[in-house]
Order: sequence, then C-alpha cells, then structure tokens
Amino acid sequence: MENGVASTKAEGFLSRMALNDNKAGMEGLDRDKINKIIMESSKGSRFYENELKREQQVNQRIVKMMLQKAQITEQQLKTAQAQVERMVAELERSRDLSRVIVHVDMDAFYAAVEMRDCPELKDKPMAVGSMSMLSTSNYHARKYGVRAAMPGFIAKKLCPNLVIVPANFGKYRAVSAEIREIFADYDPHFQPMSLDEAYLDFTEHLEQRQSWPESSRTHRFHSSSSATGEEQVELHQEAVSEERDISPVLFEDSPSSSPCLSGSEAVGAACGAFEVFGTSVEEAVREMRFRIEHKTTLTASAGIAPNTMLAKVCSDKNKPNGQYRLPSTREAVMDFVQNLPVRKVCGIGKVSEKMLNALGVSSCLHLGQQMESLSLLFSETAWHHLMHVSLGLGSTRMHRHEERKSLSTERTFKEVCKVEEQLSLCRELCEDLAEDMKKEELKGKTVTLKLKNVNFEVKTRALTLSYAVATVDEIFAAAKDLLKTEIDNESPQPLRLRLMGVRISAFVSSEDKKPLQRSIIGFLQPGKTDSSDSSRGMHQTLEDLSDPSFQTVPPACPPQRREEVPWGRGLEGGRTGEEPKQSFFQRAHAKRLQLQAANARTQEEGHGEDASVITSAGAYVEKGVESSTTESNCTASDLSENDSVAPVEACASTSGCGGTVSESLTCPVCFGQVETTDLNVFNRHIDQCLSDASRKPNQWAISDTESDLDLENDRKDFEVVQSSRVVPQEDQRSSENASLQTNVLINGDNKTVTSRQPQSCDGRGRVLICPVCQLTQDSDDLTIFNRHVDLCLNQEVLHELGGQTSSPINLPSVINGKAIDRGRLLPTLASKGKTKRRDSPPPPPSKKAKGLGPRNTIDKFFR
DNA sequence: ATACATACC
DNA sequence: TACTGGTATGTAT
Repeated sequence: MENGVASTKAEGFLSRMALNDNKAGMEGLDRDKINKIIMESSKGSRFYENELKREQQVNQRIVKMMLQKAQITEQQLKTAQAQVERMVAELERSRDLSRVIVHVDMDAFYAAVEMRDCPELKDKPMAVGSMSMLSTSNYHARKYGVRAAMPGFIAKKLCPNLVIVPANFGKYRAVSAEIREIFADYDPHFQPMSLDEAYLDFTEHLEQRQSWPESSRTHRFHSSSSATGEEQVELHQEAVSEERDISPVLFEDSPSSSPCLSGSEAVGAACGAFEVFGTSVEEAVREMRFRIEHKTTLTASAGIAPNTMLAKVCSDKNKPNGQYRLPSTREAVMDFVQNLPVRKVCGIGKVSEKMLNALGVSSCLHLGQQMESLSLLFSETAWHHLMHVSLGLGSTRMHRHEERKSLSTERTFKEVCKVEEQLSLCRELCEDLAEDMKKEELKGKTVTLKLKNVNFEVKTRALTLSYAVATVDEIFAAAKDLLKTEIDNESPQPLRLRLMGVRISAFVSSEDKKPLQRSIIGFLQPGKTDSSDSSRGMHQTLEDLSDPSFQTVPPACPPQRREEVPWGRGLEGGRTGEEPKQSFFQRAHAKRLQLQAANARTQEEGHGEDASVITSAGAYVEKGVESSTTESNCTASDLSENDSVAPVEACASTSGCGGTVSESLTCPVCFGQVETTDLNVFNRHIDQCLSDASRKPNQWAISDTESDLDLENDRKDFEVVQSSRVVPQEDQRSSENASLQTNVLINGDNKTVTSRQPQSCDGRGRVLICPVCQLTQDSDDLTIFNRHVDLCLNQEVLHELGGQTSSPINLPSVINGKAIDRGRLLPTLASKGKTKRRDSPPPPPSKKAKGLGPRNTIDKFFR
C-alpha cells in the first residue's frame, strides 16, 4: 500500500517509467519530485517513446480484460466459485507448515562489497554500474531515489554527488562463495538464487541443533572497529580464517564431541567477546547472519517462514541487516498475507500488478476475495499461482539447480547499420557463445537471434535444427541465416541495431557429457587437420557472408551437410601449416603426425565412406580449429544421428584406459603435480588447464557421449580408438595414412575392428592403446599403462619444446609395437547415446546422470 | 515451434 | 552521450 500505483498523481507519467520504490530503503521519498526528474531526463528519448508504446499495449490488455470482466455472467461466476472453493479446500488440505524455510539476501550486495573495500565510499551515496545502467545502490543513494536498474546518468541527476563504481563480478563471486560455505552448514542443499541470495531449509538443522551444547552455538566477536583502510582488509582476512577454524568444529556431525568450549574460551578472551546463540530458528538464523558478517564484513537479511514464497517476502521486511520470522501457523500466515501488497510477491511484477490493480486488487486479501473473477480472467497457471499466494502457500522443498535450459549472450552497442558489421558482430557473439557452450559441454538444437533496433523494439528469430550444435561455425551458420533473413526483410532499409544477442536452447540430454574425455581428447588431438575443411559449402567466410549475393544454406538439413562435407573428408588439404589457434598440445601432436605421416593426405575421398560410417559410430569429431574465416560443420553430432551405426555405438564406449593411483598426479597439460588422489579433483584441475589453454581456439571437438548402456559396457573389455579419420588397418600399415583419422575398435585379439564389425565389441582381454603414441600396450595393468601415457605426454611436449622431430617413443610397456594409427584416442564414445535416446522419449531432465556425470572425465583414462 | 512479453537479479 | 545482460517461463499463435 505504501506503494500504491507508482505514478500517484502525475497523470502523464508512465507507470512503467516511474520510480519503483518497492524496495528496501526507499520509503518516504518525495516520489513526485523524483519522478519529475526521471521523466524530464527521459522524455522524448527513443527509450521513452518505446516505453510509452509498451505502456499502451499493457493498457490495451487491461481494457480487454475489463471488457471480458464485464461480460462475465452470474452463472459463470457461480461455477467459478465452486471450482475455486474446491480448489481452496484441496490446497488447504495439503498445506504444509512443517518446514522452516529461510531466505537470505545480502544487503545492497555489490555496493556493500565496494564500500567494504573502499572506505571512502562509506558515507557517500554510491552505486555499482555505469552511466548507462546501475546494478545496485547503497542505502544512502536510495534516499535520492537512486536504485538498481536505473541508468547512471539519471541517477546522477537525482543525486549529483553519486559515486558510480564499476562492477567487479569476480569479487562478488568470491564473496558469494564465502557466504555459501556458511549456508551449507545450515542446509547442504540450499538453493542459490543469485550471487547474493539463497533459500535454505532449516528444518533438519534445527532438529539437530536442539541437542547441541552451548559451545557449538558460541561464536566469537571480532573487534575490528578501530581498523581502517588496509588494516581492515587484513582484519577481514583474519576473520575469514577464524571462521574457518571455527566452523568445522561447530558443525561436526556429533557436535557434542567438539572441543569447542574450552578452546574457544581461551581464544575468546584474547580476541574479543563471545556470543552464544540459542536453539530457536531465529537464533540459528541470527547466528548465520552473524557468521556472514564476521566472515565478509557484509550484512545479510533473512526471512523465516513455512515456505519460500513467504520467506522471500519476510527477508525484505527488516532489511537491511535484519530478519523477520513468520510463525508456522495457518493463522499467522493468513494474517500476514492479507496485508501483503501483491507487488511484493515474487512473480508479480509491474504489469501483473497494474492489471490486478485495475480489478481492484492491490493486496493479497483482495486476491482471495476476487478469486472467482480472477480464475475467469487469467490463464490457469496464472490464477493458480494467485490462488496459492492468496492462501500463503509456496514451495516447501529445495529443488537443487535444475539443468540449464538455455545459454545466451547479447550486447548493446552504439548503432550498427552496416551489414558487414552486423554479421561480424553476430559472429563474435557466436564465438562467445560457443566458448560458453564448450565450457559447459552443451549442445543445443535451437538457435535464437535477438535484435533490438535503435527504437528499442525487440525482435527474436529462432531456428530449430534437427541436430544439436555447439561450435562457432554451427551456431553462426544458423544465426547468420536468421540475421540475413531479417536484413532482407527490411531492405532496402538497413537494420539499425542497438543490440544483438544469440541464444541456444533445446539442449540434448546432458548425461552424455563427458567433460574430461572430451577435454583430453581435444587436447590430444592433432590440430584437427581434418574437419577444418576450409573449403566448401557450409564454410562461408565472413566475407562471403557480407556478399549480398550469397545464398544461405538451407538450415537444418544434416543430410545435405553431409553430402556437402562428408565426414572425415576434412583432411583435404590437410593442413600442413600450424594453426595458430591450436593448443600447444595440438600443435605438438600435429607436428608429429605430420612428420610421421608424410604424404598421407590426399586420398580423402578414398576413405570418405568409411570415415563417415565410423565416425558416426561414435567417433569423436573434432571441430575445426579453423581460422576465423573458415567454418567447419559436420561435427560428431551430425553423425551421431546416423542410426545405421548404432551397433557400433554400443561398442563405442571405451573403457577407461586404466588409471593410476598415486599420491599425486601429473597434469598432462601444465605438468604440475596435483596433490590428490581424487580423480574428480584431478579432472577438475585438468579441465581448468585445458580450458585455460583453449580459451580462444574452440578447437576441441565436442563428441557425443555414450549412453548408460555404453558406460556399462565400457567397464568391460574393449577399447575404441578413434581419430578423426578412419583408415582400415591394412591401409594404415601399408601406407602413410597414419595421420588420418581413424576409429578403430580393438579387441582382445589385437585385431582392429572398424565399425563394420561391431560384433567384436565383446572381445576378451583388453588391449590398451596409448592415446598419445598410438602404440598398443601389451600390459593391461592400468597403472603401468597410465605411467606410459604420462611419459608419452611429457615426451610429446619435450619434442615440441625442443623442436625435434618426433620419433616413435620407446617406453617401457610398449609392446606390440604395432602402430595402430596415429589418430587420436578417443576414449569415448561419441554419441551413442544419442541415437538411442532419440528413438525413445527424451530422457526427463531429472535423471541427471547420476553417477554418470562425474565419471565421464579422466577417470576413464586414469582410473 | 516461434514470437513476444513478463519477471527476477 | 547515456536505459544492461542472462535465464526462465508464460501467453498467443
């Protein structure tokens, strides 16, 4: 109510532009004066005009709704009422007041971090962001009406002394990690909503807490009041370590056994006062906030309630640095809700509020009173939500982060009208996106282009492919088509853009992400000579794109692509030169392959067939490490769709190549010793190294992964060695195709099996093949094998460093010195899963690769 | 499936 | 001078 309609009297104001003071720290402002300044700063701008337009659209919606309302009959109302009542009864029956949910929210987070690190800002109005847009403001600035989502230049008009500090997300992320550590102590399954807020289920913690000794609820104060500047920073550090010293003791499973008391008293006497927290929820939450403040020097606010919807509202109640508990009784909840302005509810924004207001609904009390009409005027999901709200219902359990559904990147810029610039912009976005896709090991089928013109009109254009994509070229191929179409539609007028964005969605099931495998593969791959296939078809260069005459390739037709650029043909022209974008390893390996495989490139057509069959079988296809102008297509995903190779796919998953278990492991990328025996940790390290090394290249292919079935198989006995090109073994040995891609299955008889002979998958006795030197190892002792691989990896680098030509590496355990092929190793599998899964209903996101995920990494190799 | 709108941080 | 960027979801077609 204190808000009412944002634009109280100022009739000419756009409600959507007016100050949104529905925010802590903004009570009692001179709204009219502030709105006047805001309007004066905006009036006449393109932005303003667009807002005006949108406001009108909303108004029309409202008019329409009112007309509808006017036509509602008694009968309809009656029916609706019955339905609502039934539903209320049912919801009431299922009301769950047994959980204790807490919503924690850092106060003016970014601003607080900046103030903490720069004391001069403390007593000044400040905000984080830029002249164009602010992310947040401190409470001092809020008094002037300066708030998040307001452009800096307007904020400056409201508050000329406002200090605007650029955002430093790295810092916020670090602080966020600190507070999350604390959250985890109270609820290991807490649900982070952003860097500065999270929902926690305190129920379990409270149960245990009841039996905790006082010592476990005792926390030491930190007296740092006299510190200033750098000193304060140091103190802060101390606080952090202190916190760390304390928490393990405090939160052990059996707190009673913790030696906390005696020890802390002594320490406490030396460093400051104690604070003992009780066993109630409020005390527990106070303790948590205390620890947060102690550890970060930042304050948090919290809300305690029986569900998330209420907890969220409660956390705002006593902000900043406060908390509010809503008792877990139906009565308390209903009372609370009655007085709750609808706008405070998460999910009800500016527009919904306005529509509800038009119906005379401003508080949740009205919501309940008008539910019948609302059920007739709003969509089912909408009114169901409103119904829950009116009853004070909300989620009572934390559902941990679901799988990501989309990934996007967008950029606002000055005004771009030239087609070439638009295309190169688009390409840049695709590059960024591809990089992110790679980081997350994702592939998606829908590419969406977003455009905003200088009048702030937004347009989105989507294209759904029949196969999942992830590389720059694939994404760009689609985005560019979409862009081109828009350009054509507008011509002869140019598109006058102020923003462009690219999004990918419709991800393929993610269980088949084998991060490390891919990583290591990419890493071992020679520069991908092949797929870079710069030349044809799909590979249009930027220049080509700029050519108005260019024809776009019909989107979404994998078969066509395959014809144009058959798999495995990429070698044409096998790149002899070095790819500047290759990783060090790739270059090293490529060089060696080059030397060893002398003239092996010419016959691509010759083996094209085999190559494609095999690759589709589960080979990992590397995406071209093309220079910026080339485009590669046909990635593993294309091939993975080929059902004909399914049989092989089943066999494609390889078992790990063995693993070592030693005190420390040597990272094949940085060669540093990783002090751990935990493969997950090790894998993470390698992933990090790999991603650091590959930052720009995008050279790693994204291979598909194996299905669960494969994973099982893969624990068995066969190995799949795959490289970018398939070469029958005979040829391989007799010719120098060695450097071409191959994909072979090797069974116990040491026989190379191509995808045409999938049956050999069940081969007994496994044969391990070094992914680096490609030599078959006769020992199947994984430890020995790993040692060999390590040596090979090192050797590889030494060669590169020494600029030597590589020669067969003779290492212990390499027997059978039969070079199988010099392709790469591909532990995996490529896509198997996909083909299979595709036939059956897509796996519900829920199954999240339990247990599959983590194991996709290097442990396949080094286990 | 596509486009656009709304919402949240 | 200057009005974000990322993700999810709902609404409508």
